[in-house]
Parts: sequence; structure tokens; C-alpha cells
Amino acid sequence: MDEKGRSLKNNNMEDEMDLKRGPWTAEEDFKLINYIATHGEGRWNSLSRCAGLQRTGKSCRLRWLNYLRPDVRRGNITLEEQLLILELHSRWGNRWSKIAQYLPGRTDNEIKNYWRTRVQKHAKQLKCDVNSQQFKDTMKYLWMPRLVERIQSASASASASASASAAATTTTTTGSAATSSCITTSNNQFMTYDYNNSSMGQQFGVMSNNDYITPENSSVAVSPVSDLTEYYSAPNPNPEYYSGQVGNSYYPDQNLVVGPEMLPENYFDYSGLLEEDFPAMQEQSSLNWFENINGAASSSDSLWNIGESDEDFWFLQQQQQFNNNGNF
DNA sequence: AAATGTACCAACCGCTCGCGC
DNA sequence: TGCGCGAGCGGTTGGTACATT
Repeated sequence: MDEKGRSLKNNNMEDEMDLKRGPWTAEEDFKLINYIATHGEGRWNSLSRCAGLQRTGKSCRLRWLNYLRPDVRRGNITLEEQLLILELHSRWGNRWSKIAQYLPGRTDNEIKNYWRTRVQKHAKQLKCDVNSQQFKDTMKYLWMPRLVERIQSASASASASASASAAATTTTTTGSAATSSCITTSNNQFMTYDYNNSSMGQQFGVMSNNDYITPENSSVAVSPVSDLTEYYSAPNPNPEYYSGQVGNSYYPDQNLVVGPEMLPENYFDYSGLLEEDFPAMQEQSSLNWFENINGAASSSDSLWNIGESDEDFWFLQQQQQFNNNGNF
């Protein structure tokens, strides 16, 4: 039996059972949350049965990973996240889960949706294929530098009003040979963007306290950061959840709103689970650099809201010129 | 106010991979 | 070695909210 045959067999087995589909109810969510809080995740098919859910294991897994997990991050994709998605996608393509590993709290589904609804839409507007070299160049030489500028300006205005507690330091060097930027956060994370080489990921990583970038090992100037551990926000990348902003769920079919106060007491208690149950969180916590920048760069400020100001009009002109000539 | 279009996103589907037997 | 199964990934769909005409 080939892979397709096996798959069909599995699906037929699922079809034979009287399994529920469609939107989840509050009751189902509670069952799933309660069960996982007690027993942990994994073995989704048996989990579904044991939890008394008339759902496929797949459905339970998806519901948990994409919606119910406490570290799921909601809200708009920030400028920093957009930049990271563009960069990582240019490197890995549609490897959504891999990209999601570098965006704490974001799911592969969310990133995929973002890409399809926003990025592909703009490729369509530019009348070019999202995988074409033209579109890739447009991203590389126009949108990504533009994003960096906006992150910087947002960061600068924020640090002006809260200089002492500034969580991110942005330094830009401009020279005849290279123009690059470095967004440095106070939790040892840094991200650089080289306008000429268009390479952010190559220099994206975690710094130790003594591991400052020097002129010898980088063309990018980086400000040393004092007491880098002070603002470290790991392990939970989603503080909003604990403050109750994210825990509210609406079930339209029941006209019911569920807040975090209605969740089981041990919803956030993973004491019964092993650390390796959350490898992604472990890794992501060390890459949680943009959490601190978010205070500076508004999440509602989108790259795609171009065309609303004189500056954006200039940007569109440049973009049109690029599209016509293929260069600047 | 109603009709239509658009954007968003949760959920599903098909497929593949990896592991244990 | 091949099979069965659980798990995960990427593509797609359908429902809903919001915007526009």
C-alpha cells in the first residue's frame, strides 16, 4: 500500500466514526485544556478519546497548538515580526513551522495566513509572481529596508520618551561602502540588516554579555548594553495572556465569552510536564528579542499601510521605478 | 439599508515522515 | 523489509467581520 493508500485508509477510519467537525465549543475547549493540564500533550488520538472529545486527534492537536496553548501570541504581526518573516521566508521558502520557531508565540498557521493574505496580495498588485526574482528583489531592496527604517523611527521616538528603560538600542552606520542597521535588545538579542547585502539572518543570534560585535568582526556598530539580563522576559513569551488580554475567547454559536478566570487553575502549571515537552519554547525564549522592542514599535503600524503620507508616496514612486527598470 | 466585495483566520485535508513491531 | 500508526507539515477552504458601493 502506498502513502496515499495509507492516508485514505486513515481518513476512512476517521470517517467511519461519528466525529464532530467545525468550530470548537467552549465545553470542548475546557475538556481539552483540562486534560492536557493534567496529562500533558501527545498521543492525540487517544487523548481525544480519553478527554471525551468527539474529535480527531488531528483536530485536537491543531486546536491546542494554534489556539489554546497558553503561549500563543495574539494580535497584529509587528514590524519586527514582518521583517523576520520576510527574511526567513527568503531563506527557507514556505517552511512555515521552521519560520514559526523564530517567532515566539506565533504559529505556523498564523504566519502562513499572514503570507498568503498580505504578501501574496501585494505580489498580485505588482502583477508578478510571489516567487519571481522581481518580487524577491522588491522585498529585499525596498520593503525590508523600509521596515527597518520604520522600526528605527518607532524605536527612536519611544526611547526619547522613555530613555532610561529603553529595551532596544538601534544603531545605524552609513558609509560609502555599506549601509547597515543593527537592532539590539536588552536581553542579549540582536538583529542586523545590511542594506547592501540584504542579509539579516546571517547576523541574527544571541549575544553573550562579553560578545559585542567589534569593527573587526562586523561592519555594523553595536552599542554595548548594560545589564543585559535585567529585562529578560523568558520563559513565557506571551505576558499579555497572564494579564487577561488574550484569554478571552468568544464562541459565537453560544454567544459566550470566556475569560482567563474561567480556565482551570493548573492551566499555566506545567509542573507535571517535562521540559522537553516544550522544546520550541525553550529555544524561542532565547530568541525572544522582539518582545522588548514591541513597546517601541506599534503593532498596528503595518508595512502594508503604505501610500498614506508624503513619505509613503515617495516610497511608492521608488517602487514603481524599480518595477519599471529592475534597478535603481 | 441592502448588496457586494475583501480580508482575515480557524479548521480541515492530503500527504509525508519516522518509529515501533 | 514492510506495515500500521501517530504526528506533523503545507495547501486549501469556508465562515465571519468589516469595508465599500
